[in-house]
Amino acid sequence: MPDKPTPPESIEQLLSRANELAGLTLGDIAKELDIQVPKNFKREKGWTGQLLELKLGAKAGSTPQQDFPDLGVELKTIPIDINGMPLETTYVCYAHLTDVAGINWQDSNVRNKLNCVLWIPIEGDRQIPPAQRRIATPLLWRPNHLQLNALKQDWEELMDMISLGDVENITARHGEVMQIRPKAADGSALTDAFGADGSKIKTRPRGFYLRKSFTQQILHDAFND
DNA sequence: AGTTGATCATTA
DNA sequence: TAATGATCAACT
Repeated sequence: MPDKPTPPESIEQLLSRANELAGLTLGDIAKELDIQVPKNFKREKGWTGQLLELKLGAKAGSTPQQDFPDLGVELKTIPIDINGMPLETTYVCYAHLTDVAGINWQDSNVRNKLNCVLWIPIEGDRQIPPAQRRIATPLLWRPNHLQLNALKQDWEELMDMISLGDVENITARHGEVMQIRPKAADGSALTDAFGADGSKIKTRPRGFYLRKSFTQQILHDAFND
């Protein structure tokens, strides 16, 4: 039987475990845990993240909390190309569209999630079968003041639009480093939001995503200082 | 229905 | 070809 990973007791232990994964393939990890690797991610899009959560001992399940609440650390896998550039934007959290009055940046889900992130870059070119994709060197990141300010600005702009009833006018083009995009099982999912005249309307659920240029900067800073 | 894990695939 | 908008699965 495969090992049953326990939650890491410290950030050092978490980092140590993560660093041991560098160079391994997703197939290696899956084999250890006795898990089947999908041939592609057309269906199991979150498979990689869940595999690493299990391997590193993150709390299972999907709650709005950090992956390692005791350590205050969030785990994120990020697909990169051969040059180490992000291939996809990074989902941060769900965007609440009602009851937004009184929420400030410091107490926001975005600020909480991004306070401390363990990034695990993984080869993500679609031509590489999932089982053969290699894990690169993980990095622990805390946003610096510039990054924090950029995130805060975008968050405030987008939250303003939501509170002013402009949800329907938000597109992925808004936001310098962070955008809002649909986040649902399909187009039929609807949730409450405020309309332009202050009335309640139904709209597609949305989520916050980090732009590739932003995550690219994070990876670059970590390995080129 | 909401929120997590994300990547897919059509469009511009 | 890159980015936006859409979608898939598991779990609460």
